[in-house]
Amino acid sequence: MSAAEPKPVSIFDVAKLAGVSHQTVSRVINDAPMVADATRAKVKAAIAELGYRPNRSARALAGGAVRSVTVLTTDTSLYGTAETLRGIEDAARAAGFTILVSVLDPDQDYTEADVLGRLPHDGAPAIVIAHDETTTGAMQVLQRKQAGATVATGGEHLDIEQHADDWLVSLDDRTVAARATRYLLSMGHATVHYLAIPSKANRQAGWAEALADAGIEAPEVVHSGWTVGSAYEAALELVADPEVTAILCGNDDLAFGVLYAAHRADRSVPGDLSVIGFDDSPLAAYHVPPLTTVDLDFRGVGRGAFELLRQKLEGGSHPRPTWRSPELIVRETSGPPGRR
Amino acid sequence: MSAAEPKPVSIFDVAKLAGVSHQTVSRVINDAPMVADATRAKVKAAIAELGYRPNRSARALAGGAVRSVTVLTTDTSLYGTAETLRGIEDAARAAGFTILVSVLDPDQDYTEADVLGRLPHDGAPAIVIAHDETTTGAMQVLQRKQAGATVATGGEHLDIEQHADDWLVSLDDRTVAARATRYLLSMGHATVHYLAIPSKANRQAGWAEALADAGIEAPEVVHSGWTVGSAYEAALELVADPEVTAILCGNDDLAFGVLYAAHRADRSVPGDLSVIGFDDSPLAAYHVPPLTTVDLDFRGVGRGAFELLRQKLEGGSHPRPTWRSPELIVRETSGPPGRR
DNA sequence: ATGAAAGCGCTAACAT
DNA sequence: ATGTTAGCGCTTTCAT
Repeated sequence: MSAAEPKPVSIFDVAKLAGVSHQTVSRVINDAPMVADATRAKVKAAIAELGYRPNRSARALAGGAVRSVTVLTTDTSLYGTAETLRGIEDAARAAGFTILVSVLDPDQDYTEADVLGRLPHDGAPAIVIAHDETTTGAMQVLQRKQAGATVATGGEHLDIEQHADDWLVSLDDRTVAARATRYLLSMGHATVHYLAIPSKANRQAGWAEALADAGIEAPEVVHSGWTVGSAYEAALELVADPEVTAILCGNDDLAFGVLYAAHRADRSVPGDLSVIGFDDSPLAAYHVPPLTTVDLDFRGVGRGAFELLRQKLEGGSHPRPTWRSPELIVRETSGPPGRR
Repeated sequence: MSAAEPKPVSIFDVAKLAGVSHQTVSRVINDAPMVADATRAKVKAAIAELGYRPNRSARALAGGAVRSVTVLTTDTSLYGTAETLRGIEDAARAAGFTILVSVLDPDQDYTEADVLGRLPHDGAPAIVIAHDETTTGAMQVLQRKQAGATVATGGEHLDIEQHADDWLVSLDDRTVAARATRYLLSMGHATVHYLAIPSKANRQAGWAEALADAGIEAPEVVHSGWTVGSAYEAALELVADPEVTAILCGNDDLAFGVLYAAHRADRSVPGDLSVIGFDDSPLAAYHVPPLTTVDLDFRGVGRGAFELLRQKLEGGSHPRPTWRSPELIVRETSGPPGRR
């Protein structure tokens, strides 16, 4: 079917050509000190001539620095997950790390062994993007079994302990959810409804908290799936009710579904209905009308997670990673009620 | 900082506990024949008791079946790429394969060695999601160096040879682009403009072809970046021109940008302006108004790419993978011109 | 059906 | 500054 692939060149081939021992070659490719400049040059020339590239498996097996990170997640196509992954990738690429992605099935139960089996070997560095129960479970397993090589982002469904700083990178979406709710209340809305994505309990908690603070009984939460379509379906009843004047949505996609439902129900936005999302996804600013939403720096979180992991692995203090705090961005889908 | 991680259990530990040689353990974990049922059971019990999991690096090094695929791409957050990746993941997960993702920088030039260096070892199985020049280049390198272990999806900028079937999985977006253009022409539009994404030459070629067939001189192509924002900017001039009544866009995101630009310019859709996208992204059906677009089965292509690779690797004929052909989905952003 | 020996390509520890 | 010797954990031979 295809040309025979020649036997790959090994460290010994390079050594022979350069007239040194294989160990010296190893030193050169690992930038070890204690190599004479002339020797180094000879070896490098041989490497170039032969097109030698080290075998990662052999390296890992021999106990060399791994330079790879396994990312555990359930869905690489959700906006938040995809952006976080991007952030991890960016940072990992810059640091010369390889990324392994292991996708878990959200509908499946995983034993401890299943989770550990996703790593290339015991104790391999891992980042969990924890946005649901499955990934949160995986995070807990790894945290328990190999805390020194594990970092997570997100971390819902979790009573976060005081000292999770050294392994959990997350956004304070709870506080900003409360802020968004208060903003709507301050515009004069009698109450705010919440359309929930599966998981992301923090946002819901922030919303509930703000209502409680205002002495308002929280309306029943409406549950949606992750897709725009499911949000549309879920919102049909809500938008048909003229008493409903403000809806906080678990993310932008849901908000788009609500907006479409409102359009179909002939309710004007924001005149009849205010809608707020989460994510500030690329489309939000260019929607008609532009969506009021919350900027969530998932990419920064991804970068931060990688940097944190690297610090645990290599010790030493690289600059402490930073990222933007969540921020409410008021655009044109929110305003005072009853301007029909 | 964390509990000491105990030394991982190896095949020898299992062997000792089960009272057999390590080789027999190897046979059991590889489902080799020639193992007595009783022995097999003993070994399996020992594995369970010890929580043994094979070390992938050791396996790979010893020449065992690799069961991993490296995916090369430039941007995991673009819709088409993300969906293709998802398709690959789905199929790989079902087959028990591990996914390595290697992200290339679209702004960088890669030598042959750079590309090969992205693989864990020489000859490692790879899938290239080729949507731009960088990835197309990588595809060509791997195709040349290790055709037997390489498959690609997409493949723009490429004079596709006759017999690429056994390594290239792609969608015929060129034909459907022509079809979309003809559809607009048939509605009475004098011409159709094209807003191009970077790359995806096929779509542009289909558009040009349809215009040429109709004896219409193609208007100048307008170029956009990948983001909605860049499309908005790029479309400003186009939507300001009342002579422009139909715009075919390189993908849905660009179409959304154009729609927003049209809205700001007070041009009604589809009354004043028809807009068509590509992708049928999740939002398309729920946009206001719902977007006319082309269904592109990227996820199916991803699955197909993986299956094709597996066939090359393992021989034997698994069922030939299939996926949906591109299809024009007429919704509400397109119609006859001049209905203002 | 099972075991023993050899070696995959590399790095670590110990030479010199 | 460089070379030599052992493995890392596993899968191939090739025995038995």
